[in-house]
Amino acid sequence: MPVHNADIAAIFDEIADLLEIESENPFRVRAYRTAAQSIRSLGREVTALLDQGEDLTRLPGIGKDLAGKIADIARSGHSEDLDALHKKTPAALTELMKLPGLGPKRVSALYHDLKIRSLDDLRKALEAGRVRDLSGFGAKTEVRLLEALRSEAGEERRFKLAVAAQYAEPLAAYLEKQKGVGSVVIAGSFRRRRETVGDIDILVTARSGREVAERFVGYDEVDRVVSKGTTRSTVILRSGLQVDLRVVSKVSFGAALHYFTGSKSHNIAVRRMGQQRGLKINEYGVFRDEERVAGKTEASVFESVDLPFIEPELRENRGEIEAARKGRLPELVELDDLRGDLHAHTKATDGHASVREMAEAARDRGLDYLGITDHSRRLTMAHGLDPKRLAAQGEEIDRLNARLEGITLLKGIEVDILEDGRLDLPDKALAGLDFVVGSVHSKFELSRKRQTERILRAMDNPHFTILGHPSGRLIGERGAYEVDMERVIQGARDAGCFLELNAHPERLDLTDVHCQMARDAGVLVSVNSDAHSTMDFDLLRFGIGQARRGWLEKDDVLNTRSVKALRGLLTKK
DNA sequence: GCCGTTTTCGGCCCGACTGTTTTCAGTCG
Repeated sequence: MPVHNADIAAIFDEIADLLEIESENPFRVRAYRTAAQSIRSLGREVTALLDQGEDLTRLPGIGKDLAGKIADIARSGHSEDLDALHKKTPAALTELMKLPGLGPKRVSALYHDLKIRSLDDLRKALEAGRVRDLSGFGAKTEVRLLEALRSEAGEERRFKLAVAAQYAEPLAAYLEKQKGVGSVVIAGSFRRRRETVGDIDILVTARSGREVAERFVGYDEVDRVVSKGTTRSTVILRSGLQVDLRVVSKVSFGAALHYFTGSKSHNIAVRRMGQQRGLKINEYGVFRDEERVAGKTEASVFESVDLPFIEPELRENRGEIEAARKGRLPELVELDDLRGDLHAHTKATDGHASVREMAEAARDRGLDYLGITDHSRRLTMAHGLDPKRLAAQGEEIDRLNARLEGITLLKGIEVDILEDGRLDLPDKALAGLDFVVGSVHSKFELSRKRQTERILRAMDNPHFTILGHPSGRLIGERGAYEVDMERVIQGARDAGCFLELNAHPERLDLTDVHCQMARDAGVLVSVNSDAHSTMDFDLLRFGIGQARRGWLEKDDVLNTRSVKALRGLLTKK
């Protein structure tokens, strides 16, 4: 059974939890967590690095000791250190740590004083009233824990970015209407455009923190107030989304925005740089002794540690600080750079609008061209196109191109990649098209080897141009199919193909890490809406967010090209 | 356990809020 990066990271995180419960050296605990994060965000499999004899200590946060442990886990699939910890400390205690209000100290007290070793033990002890008498616990904690157990709050719930936007953006607008409120910014992972967010951080500048907090907790979608203070407050909305409000003064705005945008590990790295320069960086500013030396703008915070401005999407401590120091930050692609969209459906299959309506909607959003890509015949559910209907659609596109102003329609198809790597339509039917998006819509469960070969074979078809939603995942619903993305990207380069970054909020596929890999390999990425209605072109902004997280510049994105340049690239194959 | 503009030992980010407390520990972000 192959060991993936996520498996190694999970083992390190569990070790960190257990060491923390046993009150081990907190810096040692941190080392495990840092290493876990480092491995998780790696673009390549650790096992592949090891096979090639790479030195793992070159990875950030991995020293000689952990490199050895990683090698052991990669070889055997398990960790002797973790096994040893389990002998002393039950594994289920890490579950307790996930409950709100329970950290390592309290879990340790529950275990050592009350012999609680599982969620079930905890429930029984709470109901028997034994927990409240423990030092550090009380009646309120007891109630809170019982509630958490009932609502299964132990499970982490994350919201897709587009869903979070639906709740957060109106709330921000509501806060802006308050008198005395200056800026309102949604910070946190939302601002970094992560594909899902755990909670929302709203940053506000205002004269009176008390008044803003009052208005905040009075918002009519608030279900529960978790905490309320003059600078910080937290509520849970009826949707279950947690929102944190932070109020700061104008002079602190930049420092606070930087701090509350995160990520946490990016912030720590920047603070350490401050420390090395004799500066203290917190959410109120940058200070030398008692004197404020920066913090009104984010740029001033970066400047204080001799860095240029780093875009929020890059702030994951995945090399952006190093790149900034060397003046090698990418100039990230922007929504306005997109000249066209190469994935859209119509009424002919499972879309909701005609070709003409889709064309006009794309034009109204400022696009110069739109590729029509309905499904192919295998998708009978979607009434997929056979060669005859595809040809008829081509004629319709020719007629519209002759009449429509300000937009060029391109003839395409989203053709199914069959189990053996053949395409769902004959070459003859594909030959008359401007481009071909090929996608996997079936047989997700193939082995990694067969799935990879299936896709590689499909890309070898002379008409194949873009690999649609390359990993096949649906965020929060269905994981990616097993596939060797490194080989797929190499294959795309060798075959002269492109990869799609599907902008649909449920897909956002390519992932950020894979975008970076494509960029490094010189494979262009097409940021496509996969629109099924005229409204769906709005989704492109989420695709661009993901592209920016993947370090993509304008030139790395296929559909920033003009129609003419695009045609040149499409026919090169 | 990692790391080096404080380089191979001695550091390791920083502050707010809550609850259980009489001055603070624990948790959280």
